[in-house]
Amino acid sequence: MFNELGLSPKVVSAVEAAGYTKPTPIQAAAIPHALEKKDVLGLAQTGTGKTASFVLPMLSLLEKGRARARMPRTLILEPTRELAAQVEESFEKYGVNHKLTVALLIGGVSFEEQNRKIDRGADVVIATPGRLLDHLERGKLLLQQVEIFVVDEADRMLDMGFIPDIERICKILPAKRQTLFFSATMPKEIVSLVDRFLKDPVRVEVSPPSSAAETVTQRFVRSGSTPKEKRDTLRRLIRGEKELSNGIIFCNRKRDIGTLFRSLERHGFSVGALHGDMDQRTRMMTLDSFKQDKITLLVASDVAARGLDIPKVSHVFNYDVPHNAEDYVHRIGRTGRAGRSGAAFTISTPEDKKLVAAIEAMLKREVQWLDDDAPPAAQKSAARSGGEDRSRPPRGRNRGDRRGPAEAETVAAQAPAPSQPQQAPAPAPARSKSDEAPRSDRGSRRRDRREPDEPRVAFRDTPYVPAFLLRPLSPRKPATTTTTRKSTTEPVG
DNA sequence: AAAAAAT
Repeated sequence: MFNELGLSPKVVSAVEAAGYTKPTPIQAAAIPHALEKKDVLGLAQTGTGKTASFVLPMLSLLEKGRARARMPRTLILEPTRELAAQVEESFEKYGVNHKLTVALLIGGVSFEEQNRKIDRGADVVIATPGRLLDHLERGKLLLQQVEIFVVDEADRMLDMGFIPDIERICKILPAKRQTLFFSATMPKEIVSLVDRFLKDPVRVEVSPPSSAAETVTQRFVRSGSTPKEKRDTLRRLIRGEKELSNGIIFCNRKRDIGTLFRSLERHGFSVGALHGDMDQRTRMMTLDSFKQDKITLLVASDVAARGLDIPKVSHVFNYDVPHNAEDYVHRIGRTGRAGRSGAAFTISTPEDKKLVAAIEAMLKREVQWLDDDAPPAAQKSAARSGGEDRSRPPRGRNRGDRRGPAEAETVAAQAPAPSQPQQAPAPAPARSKSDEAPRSDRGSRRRDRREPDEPRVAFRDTPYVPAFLLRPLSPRKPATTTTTRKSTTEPVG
């Protein structure tokens, strides 16, 4: 029980109010040590309750003392803006009984609000490295009063090249501090960081990273190489999955995301798009819609591969085989969370042979191909439709059978528009330049469009799309040709 | 063959 971990009554009551009774293994293991002000090295992935394992003890410890202007008492580093925002939400949820100032310092949004919070005296600063350093360089933020320093998703920070930034930040922080350090894996660069910046850490390990995959049914799916063939394969897979409640579709390239997003939208799917070149507000809105089940599918880059805490993803579709075998594990780790079963499909073209081999090498076993084994629903439908799905009824009509019984009541409870209960609207498509369809695809788009009777219009005017989302963000720019903004410092050769 | 993060 949470009240046995040594957390303060305020924290315990907030946790209970949030509906939690039993700590997860990482929480049970890490919280008592964190409360004793020990350094903690936590080996765990998201979905294990990792965030609460540092947020709850931090709230307890912060009850003593007060923040001074520009001198935060705690600092949390996150690799992506979404993760940082998620941690802020966690402080809001568990900190309802506290009067704490929490500042979220991430890029892509204005400095004003951030500066105000810092000046007021932030108890908690949650930041991505770039924006944090920006504040530091402007002299707006002083770190000498930091009592607790949290590094989350350290291995991902490594992948993203943030290690030098973390080292810089560590050197500014007071030596007398508590460090809570989380990483799903321990490559040697991370071990070195831990050795240098943690003091006698208590090592808390929940589950080896590979075990995340065990509740997930993984299938590889052969497909032709052209985008059209891949999109056909994907639609067939999605339509064949009767138990699909929601799913993430991963693309390797940002520029493919917009194309695929629009294609799915045209085919009547409830879909959103998420990648790092989209403006921050749209990113947040889209993620929110997905979490709240307002959209069923999310076409995303690897920005969504790790860490995002979306508790209920039933399916992962890899539209592309990921470049790194490790990314594969992270992507499929978005489903099958918290003991739930999940399904992951990876669309693979003949050109992807080497990447598949790399994944097999890492998994230490062969992957299973959809057409080689006992048929999940998708295979049957693939066989039936002979690779073309034109004859199928338009989606959005056959709703009743799409979800398993477990989800049925949730759906009913939140269905706002009787005519289209599950077909919630997609948020406004991202308007960033990378979302423009490549010219080569324009032709095939037109052909896709030929599907005769799509229900799209029906959910265009459903009531719960905030009106501002449908307005353009800024005056229309002339057709973007981005090749002109090349830097003058480009080296020769 | 990529993505992410400061402007």
